[in-house]
Amino acid sequence: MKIGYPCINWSIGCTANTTFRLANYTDQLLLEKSINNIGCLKKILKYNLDHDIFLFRIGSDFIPFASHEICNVEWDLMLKEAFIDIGNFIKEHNMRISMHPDQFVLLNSEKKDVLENSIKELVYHAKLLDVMDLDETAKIQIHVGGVYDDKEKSIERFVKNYKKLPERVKARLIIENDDKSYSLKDCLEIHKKTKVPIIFDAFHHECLNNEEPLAEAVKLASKTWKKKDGILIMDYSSQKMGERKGAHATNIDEQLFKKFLEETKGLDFDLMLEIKDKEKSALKAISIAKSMKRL
DNA sequence: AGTTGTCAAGCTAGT
DNA sequence: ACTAGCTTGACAACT
Repeated sequence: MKIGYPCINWSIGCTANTTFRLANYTDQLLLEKSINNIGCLKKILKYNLDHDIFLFRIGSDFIPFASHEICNVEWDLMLKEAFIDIGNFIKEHNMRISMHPDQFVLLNSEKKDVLENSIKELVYHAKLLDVMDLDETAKIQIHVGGVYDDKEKSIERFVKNYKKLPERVKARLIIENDDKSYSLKDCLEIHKKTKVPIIFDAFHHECLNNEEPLAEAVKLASKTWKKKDGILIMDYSSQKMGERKGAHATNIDEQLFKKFLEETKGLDFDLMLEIKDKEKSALKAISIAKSMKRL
């Protein structure tokens, strides 16, 4: 099991998510920020290596405005050496990378331009992982999307649009059960029609489910992953006390996490901790997992 | 130097 | 028909 955290490391004093305003766009600025982000990512990965953290999510702003029509610069070619260097580091240490395009990426949108922009954004994500020469275990996770007052039709639209995606996107795309609209069961229905692997979000499953116990749900999701996809990735969080249902906790609840590890005993997966204090909780989780002989 | 409003993109629930 | 909230850091303009 690899344990990791998304996008930000608060300990090392740099971020791999620096960006700028669209109004200020220049190719020069894009390259400058990207180089900064690549440099910081390397620092984060080194930190991770030193702390037994082998899973990390790269933020979507890594190459700012990469999928926007204003961007004509060939960042993948111009920064190729740096990408290869990062990729080598990742491969050399057997790390795993994921990405998570945000709420605007909707493969089941009823609007043509939303779909087009979504595909462009997915192509950018795939290109980034490709240029680092990572294998197909490096994944891009999205939600199914909106319901648009008709879930069955919206699922059909997802399936239809999924089938038209470029192969290099399909090779990495995975879908996530969400906390409001599309449950694990819905995702499994989509999987049947597309073969897209399902990233299982344990916290979302608590918010929205069809009575499947945790271990059973994990097994169902695991079966959607082929050998070339690697083992199941799971997102983990817990409820932030006093906030709306679905709000992510600020730090990991050690008791709940122990319970989680017990309930998933014998199951194989990589674990992404979607918890606000990031690497701090990852370190705690790793220490707990070691004490329970899971690492 | 510190504070505050704003940022490419959408959907949903509530008024 | 319209707006706030999601979730949330980081930029950029303004004290």
